[in-house]
Amino acid sequence: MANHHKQDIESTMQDIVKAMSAKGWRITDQRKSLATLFAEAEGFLSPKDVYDSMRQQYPGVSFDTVYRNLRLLSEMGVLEQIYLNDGLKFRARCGSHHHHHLICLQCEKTVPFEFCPMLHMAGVPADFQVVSHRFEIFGYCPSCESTASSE
Amino acid sequence: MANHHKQDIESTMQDIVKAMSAKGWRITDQRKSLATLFAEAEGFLSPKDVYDSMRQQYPGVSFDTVYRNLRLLSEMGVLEQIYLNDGLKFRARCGSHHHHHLICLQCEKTVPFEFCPMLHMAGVPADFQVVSHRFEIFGYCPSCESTASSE
DNA sequence: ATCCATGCAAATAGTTTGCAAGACC
DNA sequence: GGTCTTGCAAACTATTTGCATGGAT
Repeated sequence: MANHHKQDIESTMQDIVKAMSAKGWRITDQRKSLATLFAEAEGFLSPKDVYDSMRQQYPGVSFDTVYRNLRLLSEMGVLEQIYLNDGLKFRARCGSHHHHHLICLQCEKTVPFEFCPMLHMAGVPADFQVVSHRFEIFGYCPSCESTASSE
Repeated sequence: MANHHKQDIESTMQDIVKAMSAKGWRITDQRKSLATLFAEAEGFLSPKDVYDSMRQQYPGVSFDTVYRNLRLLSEMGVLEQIYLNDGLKFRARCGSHHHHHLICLQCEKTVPFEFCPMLHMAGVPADFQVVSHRFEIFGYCPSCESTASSE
């Protein structure tokens, strides 16, 4: 869920920190910085994006620390991973209710929507045991449409 | 589309070979072998799967040849790529009509179905320019269900 | 003070590229 | 025979691991 308001960002950031703390992890400056980064992000971030952002505040940060924390946060369920066409990306998991996303091919920002195909489906073989599903719509968001048409 | 019958496999294999030939590519033994492999496959194959299969017939085959041909076939549209949880996979593109797939989490075989959520959707913001979509259902196929329940 | 997290370096996995020798048309 | 494809080696990218030091509780 996109958080455009300061208090939402702050509370998402706190949620992530709390989740880490509850698991017994130590709250280091880098981890606080990671939490803020994902709370503020409107789209997906690659490991390199995360590394570059963190380096602005912590010039000495190393790539392996970034990877370690991304993996830990993913395993905890705080972040979700997805492979977009240009590689592995992460974003803060939407905590609220089940929904899907529009994903902008240009800026990779996401827009949630409520329609879930599983509620309207017909034709799934009865003997297939469904575990999960994935539904995403790709295209261009209003801000990127003009740029996209000139390609 | 799954090809379980010998004549389907043969014709899919011929289609792939024809597509390569039409593009002016030379039909080498390795490429014929690749075509057969994907025509026979019921699920997704990783580059390593492909390499291992090809090595049985062509012990000297190299990894880079596998990658080169997988990339060329993907760019041609003969194969489609997908990132499953355990990495990059390939399969022969279903040539017929638009549909989606059930994907078995155990054996990665796929089952097509006709329902497309885009035909039933409501709630997409009008200012989002839709380009493509992705809808997959994950679970266990009949043959894998028993194994899965014991995990 | 204890133990976890970090940074560094090196290792590993996955994928791509340059080039000479061989295969296809 | 000319050119495309292959295999080998090496380069490159992305990611992971071992270990000593520094930091959080």
